Amino acid sequence: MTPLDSMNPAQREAITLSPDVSNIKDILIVAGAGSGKTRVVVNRIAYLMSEHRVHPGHIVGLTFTRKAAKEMSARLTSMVNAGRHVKLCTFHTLAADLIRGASSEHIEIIDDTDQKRMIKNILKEKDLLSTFKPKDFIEWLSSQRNQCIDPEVALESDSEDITLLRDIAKDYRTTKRNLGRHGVSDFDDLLEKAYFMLRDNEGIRKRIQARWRYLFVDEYQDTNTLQFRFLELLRGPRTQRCMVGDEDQLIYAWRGADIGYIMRSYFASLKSEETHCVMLNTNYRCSGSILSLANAIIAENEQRTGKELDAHKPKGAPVQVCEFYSPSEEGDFVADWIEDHAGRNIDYGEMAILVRQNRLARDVERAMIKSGTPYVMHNGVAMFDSLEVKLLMNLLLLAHMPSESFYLQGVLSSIKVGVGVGDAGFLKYAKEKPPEQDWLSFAQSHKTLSKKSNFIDLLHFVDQAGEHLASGALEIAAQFLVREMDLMRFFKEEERENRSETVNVCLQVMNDYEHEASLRNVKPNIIDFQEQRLLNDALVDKMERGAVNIMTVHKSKGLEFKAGVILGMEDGVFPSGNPDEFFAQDFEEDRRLAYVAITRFMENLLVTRSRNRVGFNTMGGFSSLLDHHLAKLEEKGYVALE
DNA sequence: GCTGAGCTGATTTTT
DNA sequence: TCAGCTCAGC
Repeated sequence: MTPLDSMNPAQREAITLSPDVSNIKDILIVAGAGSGKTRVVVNRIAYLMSEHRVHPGHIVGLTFTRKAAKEMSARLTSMVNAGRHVKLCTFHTLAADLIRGASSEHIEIIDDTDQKRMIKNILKEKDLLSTFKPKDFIEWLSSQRNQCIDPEVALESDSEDITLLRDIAKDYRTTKRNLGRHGVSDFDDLLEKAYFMLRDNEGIRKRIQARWRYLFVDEYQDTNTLQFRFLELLRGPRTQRCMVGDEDQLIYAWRGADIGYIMRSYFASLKSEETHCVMLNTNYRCSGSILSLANAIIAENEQRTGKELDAHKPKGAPVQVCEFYSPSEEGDFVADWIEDHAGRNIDYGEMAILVRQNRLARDVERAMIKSGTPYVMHNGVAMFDSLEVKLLMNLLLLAHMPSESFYLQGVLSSIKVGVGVGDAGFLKYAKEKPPEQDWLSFAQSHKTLSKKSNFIDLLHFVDQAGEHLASGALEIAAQFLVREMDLMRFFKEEERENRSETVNVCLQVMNDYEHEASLRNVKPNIIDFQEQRLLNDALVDKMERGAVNIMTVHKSKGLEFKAGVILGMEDGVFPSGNPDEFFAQDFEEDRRLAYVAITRFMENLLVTRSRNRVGFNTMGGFSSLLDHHLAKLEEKGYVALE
């Protein structure tokens, strides 16, 4: 445990607050950027265990990302060995555990790609593809469900479009129920099902509530209605809840995060003794200049607690603000700036270039190549979303469920074996095939399909892979498909090397999984593997040492860098939207986003803007988020305009 | 069924 | 600017 006297008074208070729930029901830790939030949470958990003899099995900590859960767990375990037994996981993982605890069955989870494909099928079937894009429907549905609104219940105010969306939602639910061995769940289903289970089943609810005596919630400001209600049901009369968050760092309102929840807790703490609020106001990360800029911007927001962060570090170098005529000029300058700082003994890996949108990085990327500056783009597709791994997963899922058309469709959509995915081909056969019959025997006895030798071969390979799967040899089955089918031949020559590398990593992950499954006494199987990799297996993003990190502001949340650039600070880009309509726009979230971006940096920060940017309406000028602060900040030496 | 030319319409992303 | 899609032609 970190000694308490190395903490500031607020941190110490948060760590040592009374664990007696009759004293304090809720703890709200409002933790500003760089104020040592994780350190405080982890130390409080350790403190509860060591000073108050709280059993680790009575503590649960919920995060929004697998990475955060993993990090917290690692830090806790390095402090107290018994920390291993504290449950630190994502909302979704806990939800899945609760569901499994009640039914003991594997949960078949479909990922985003499969969800999108399923919805596309439904839209096509209903001839609505020209009316709604799959993405639009997915966003609508998810936002309804995250607000705990039943998407299928008609309202009087429904427009024609909404009525259609409700119909699609019904079909989607039916389709999920009919897929797989016992139906499949999407990510929202996990939370929703766990929530309904706790809400409607008093016995289960009481048991769960009695189990968790200390409930921690990380990034509380990101809570949506469904998560909020889920948290309410998780806590029993004897549970003390500790919520940690920062309203100024809420950047996911567009995804349903509701700032009202953290604000309500804050106001409750002003009125009642039951909720205790601790403010962590000292920023240990940023130079005084950097923090002054961040503070000036965020102070304009209405929806906040009104805290102001104090810089622990001295003023340091002023934030440089530069304007350019074109993105290519901007890119060149940024590359030079990075090289200049690399020359001042800052490692490339300790620097970052943050952008509002991925496509803004293009010109800077060109400039970096030109100057030979090493960089990593963090916009990449996660390994399990890559085409080659999706193909392999679909093949294995088909091998596991040989009669299932959905996964075969997934396979056919990425490789060509003489049967296309269109109405004239695959869809027609899928309708002819009896639902219970496996595809191999159906195709072999079908007069046209039986002549499509590539297709039949494919099904033979899948069939044989299925035998390996049945004996629990997941990696062998996958390896068999890769080698015997010569999977790589389906990809373009120039892509093969990369894709083959991804597949090898995937095989390694499967191998690790098999070991891990045997430790859990689970016979390795593809459904469980899918669950593990989607919910529990944090793929650590490769923060390469020795390369500048280029990423979006959203991706940068929670990270820190010694020096770097926020690029494209202009109206129409950051804040985004159409400058002509700014009069009606709410800038609170854009300010928070700027605040998050600026507070990532410790020592040196460059903010840039380009006048002409093709594809954007940049008529507005320099970002109105900071424009009017610049003169005053320059006067005080916090900012240097160049 | 597959391929390439031409059109369209654009944040941010985790589980 | 480009990815992702449609549609005509093989």
